[in-house]
Amino acid sequence: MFSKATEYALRATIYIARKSSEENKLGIEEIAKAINSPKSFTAKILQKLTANNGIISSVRGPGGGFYLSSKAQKRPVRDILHVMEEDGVLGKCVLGLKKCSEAMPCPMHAEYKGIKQQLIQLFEHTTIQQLARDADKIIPSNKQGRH
Amino acid sequence: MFSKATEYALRATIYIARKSSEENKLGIEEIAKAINSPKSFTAKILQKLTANNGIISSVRGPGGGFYLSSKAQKRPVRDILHVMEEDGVLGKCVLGLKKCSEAMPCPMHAEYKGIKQQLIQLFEHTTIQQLARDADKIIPSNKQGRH
DNA sequence: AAAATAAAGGATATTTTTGTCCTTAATTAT
DNA sequence: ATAATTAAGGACAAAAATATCCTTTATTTT
Ligand code: FES
Ligand code: FES
Repeated sequence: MFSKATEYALRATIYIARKSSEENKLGIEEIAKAINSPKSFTAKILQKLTANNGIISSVRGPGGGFYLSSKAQKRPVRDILHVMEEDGVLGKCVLGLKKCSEAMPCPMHAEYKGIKQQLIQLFEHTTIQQLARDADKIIPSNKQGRH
Repeated sequence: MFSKATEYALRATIYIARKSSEENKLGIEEIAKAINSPKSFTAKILQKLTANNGIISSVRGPGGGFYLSSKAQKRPVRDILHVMEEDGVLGKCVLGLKKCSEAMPCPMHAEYKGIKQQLIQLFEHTTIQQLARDADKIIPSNKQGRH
């Protein structure tokens, strides 16, 4: 569904949301290890998510690292897709027509549009925080994570 | 959602299903033009779909071309994905975990699995023929198509 | 001030996907 | 038989996605 870059972005952001706070930042080493992604490539992705007051916050130097502000935690998951320039896939035609519309629908449109709507709703209504909490429910975390 | 190759495969197969028969085959030129895809690349894809008694039938030489047997018409759309080796995307974890399962679910799993099931059902239960007919309903075809 | 730490950023490499072109093989028409 | 037509297949090219490495910048600790 999504590119590897976007998958890493989602996993990393959720991990950071779970394990970090402004007082307890995470290093790229730990993050990449935890989400099972290539370190340097993940660093690039976090740069994207960090750029111009983005979703993730970062601080350089000793004690620095990545964290999510409580404001950022409340943002919808779709914002991550947007930064990764892949939110388009949610609205795209399954058959790859230039435009998915009622005016010029492909033969799968009628059956697919409901699913598409659910996908959009899911990513729009789910916040990063909700996913972080769900993840914690699945694998309870002790909210440590110093590196 | 799918690669360009798979999108072309879907569009081409549906087009062939609509416009061809064993007595009225279609050339690659017409197909590529009709579905708005690069000709040579589409030819490769049709080769894949044609290989070892696949979904599409083909005949070389004058009067030759591509067509779909009535048996092939009844196959589920998912078979196209399978040949293109992309049926995996339907079962994949949205966050890219190695395995999507109840045993080791990602934080989106609970919300996503319903959508996933619908997607699988859609591609499993929809036949090529059904899509071809739907397409004909949208843009009525006079079932010509000699090239 | 100097050293250490950690992210930011640039350059480059590798792999995959997408795309083109040309030759070969099969089939039909002349 | 020869020529014409059309898909099959191989080789290659271009672009995009994925990945690594090294240098620079900001920040903190000594
Ligand atoms: S037009 Fe194809 S999904 Fe809407
Ligand atoms: S485990 Fe991620 S969608 Fe099922």
